Amino acid sequence: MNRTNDGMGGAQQGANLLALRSHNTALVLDLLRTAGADGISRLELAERTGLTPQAVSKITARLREDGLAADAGRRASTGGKPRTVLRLVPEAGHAVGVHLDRDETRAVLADLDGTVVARRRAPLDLGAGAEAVLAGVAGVVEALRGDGAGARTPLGVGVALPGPLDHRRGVLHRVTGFPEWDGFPLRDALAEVLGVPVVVDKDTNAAALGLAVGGEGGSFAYLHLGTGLGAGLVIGGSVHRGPRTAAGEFGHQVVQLDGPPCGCGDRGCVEALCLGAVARGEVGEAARVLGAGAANLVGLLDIDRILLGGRTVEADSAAFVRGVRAVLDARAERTGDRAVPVRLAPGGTFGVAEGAAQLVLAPVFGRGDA
Amino acid sequence: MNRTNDGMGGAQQGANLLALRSHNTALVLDLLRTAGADGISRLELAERTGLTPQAVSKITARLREDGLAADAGRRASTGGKPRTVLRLVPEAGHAVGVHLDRDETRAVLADLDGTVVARRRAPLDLGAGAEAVLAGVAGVVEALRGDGAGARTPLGVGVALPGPLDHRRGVLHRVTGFPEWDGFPLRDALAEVLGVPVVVDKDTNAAALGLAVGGEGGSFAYLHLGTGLGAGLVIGGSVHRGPRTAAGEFGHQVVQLDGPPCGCGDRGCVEALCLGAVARGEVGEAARVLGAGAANLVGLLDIDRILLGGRTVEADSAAFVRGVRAVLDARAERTGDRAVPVRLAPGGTFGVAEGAAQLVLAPVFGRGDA
DNA sequence: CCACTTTCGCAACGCTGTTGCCAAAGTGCA
DNA sequence: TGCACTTTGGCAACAGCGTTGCGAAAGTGG
Repeated sequence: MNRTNDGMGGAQQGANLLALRSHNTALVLDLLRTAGADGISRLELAERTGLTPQAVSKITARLREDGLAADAGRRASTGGKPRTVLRLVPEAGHAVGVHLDRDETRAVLADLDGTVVARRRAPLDLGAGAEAVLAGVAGVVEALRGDGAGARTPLGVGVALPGPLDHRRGVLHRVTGFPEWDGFPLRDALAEVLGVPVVVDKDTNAAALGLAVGGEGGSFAYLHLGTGLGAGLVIGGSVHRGPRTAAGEFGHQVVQLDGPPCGCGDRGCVEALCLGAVARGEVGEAARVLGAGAANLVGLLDIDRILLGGRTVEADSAAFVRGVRAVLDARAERTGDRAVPVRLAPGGTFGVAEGAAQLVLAPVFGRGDA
Repeated sequence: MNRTNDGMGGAQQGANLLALRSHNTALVLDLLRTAGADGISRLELAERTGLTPQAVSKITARLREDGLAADAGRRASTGGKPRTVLRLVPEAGHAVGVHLDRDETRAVLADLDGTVVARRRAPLDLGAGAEAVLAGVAGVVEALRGDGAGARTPLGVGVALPGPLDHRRGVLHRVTGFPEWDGFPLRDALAEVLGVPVVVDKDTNAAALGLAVGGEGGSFAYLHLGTGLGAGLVIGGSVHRGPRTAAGEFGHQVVQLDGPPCGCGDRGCVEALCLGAVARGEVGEAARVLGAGAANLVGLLDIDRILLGGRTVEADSAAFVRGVRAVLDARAERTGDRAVPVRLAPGGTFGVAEGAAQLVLAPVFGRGDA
């Protein structure tokens, strides 16, 4: 059962039978999604969830009635009746993911299992005022709904954008260079225009969620090095946002006391050191600094994996992966533990937009705190 | 409902009616515990949990039958029948908390609401071999059982000790200076000797759990500066241990790239810098370094509070609190957010032992992952 | 062809929280 | 003092959850 572990200091919620059903249904749906086109049998679902086979049968019967699950052939017999394999019906629901980047809007229409059905991109000018931006986003969303084979209304729209914001209330806090957006209730304003539920989150969190749902299990940190440096933290399968959606401020971790000044006003931040090294052409040094920050993170949170992404990393990904890995390997040698793996995060241009779609889809599968 | 958020990469667990009942019962017990001697009414319990009043009535009726809850008078009427106030019966259960420190064993017997009923201390020599140490601990536990008014068997024994270990399996990994303890299955060995369940954890985690249960809500970090530097992280009310119980390695966060060497083999660790400054008599500088580490932590995890403890801090607590607070205040001024409060953690000599007792008690109230 | 294994749905069941109702226990006004 | 009203909280009936017992379905293997 689920306790929102994302910083709420408030009272824990009691659970009734409806909550019980939702929980178990979401669990089964998540396993169906993970199994993909191969499908999964009822008995396997029972084993994985700890529920009795009969309970699984009832839950899957409901899912089949609702059109969310369907038969997908049968396995080879092991001496008795062969298991019937079930699979998720991806077309049963769609979500739109929107990535508001500095100067461009990128958006995808994804089906239930996260497969991208359609993409759109459009120029973005945050200085044009709220109305124009909202209209632009609405236009892209409408266009995607037209692209989608099924003309059904999407379950919702997820919006990812840089900068601090309030995930819970859906309110922006500060958008660099555009103070007029401070305190703008993006979620509610957009929901009004679009007529469907809207979820907003930081771009790094959306990216991390996309990775988590896309198969990265356990706990990991997604370090994004582009024009800035940020992180999305996934702990035990859920994105850790903190009560103010302020977690993941990785770029301004100080790793060099009294070091060179950073744009944030502090000195010796990872971001300043890292980007400074890149500017000087010292990618190895940049990777070493990034690795030091990553090692701090690993020591503090005991996470399983480090994933690197962002345009600056992708420009010389081998060097970055190698450099960060070297620091973590050295750390592992000192502590005697197994080294924490470092990998390049899959993603591409629409990675954040896909993650944004998961802001809507993930709750269906019992992930996230919506 | 509760998802173990503590790093398990494995499958989420399905929930049945028994789990539902346990969850809601634990929720109610936790509210009763928090209310203390003042008690809390059924309707208030219903509001706080989101359960219907009737459900709360059924749950509390069971608790009263089991002797865990009892009437505690009634509130003033607001124009109708006055609310009956319920309270936890602390004597309904006890737990032993044991703190294995470098050279001393400190142990407490605590009742259900965490009140210490009896204390014991005994010399400890980890070099004397497993059998002698186990016998020593068993002796202390037996003595405490004698001290307790009720001669009933305690619910369990919580053991806190420094150094890396496996909380889930209860196996020690490395005990500094005593390699013979590597891989020792302390939990099972002690459980066999004592005949009651045993839980083991790092000392910093036990301390943090004690604080969390003792009323520190939300998310916070407990920074312990003694002969070393470690941290206990509480996120959303639960201790974050990580899948390998390796989280909270705060002392070896690097805040000074290529800085002075640390005993761990790395350079520029908070611990080395901090303790070095203390050794030079520069408490202000030590606090500044500690504050930098704390600020990193706040930025990364978006926690609500920093609590300081440990012998070195207590030796000049005002200076440490002031120094750390200054760094965090400066950070808040830069980001424009509210400053993260810094306080001295309550605790004292038996603080960790009390937290260790909570390793056993907390699961009763739906906290922790046992 | 038949015994055996394995899957999986139907039906009855126990237990959960929920709803409808009413007794209990106060306040406050006439 | 009495009566109307408010509020609490238990009893009983209920809907819905996962569980259990059992049997039909659908294979394998001799």
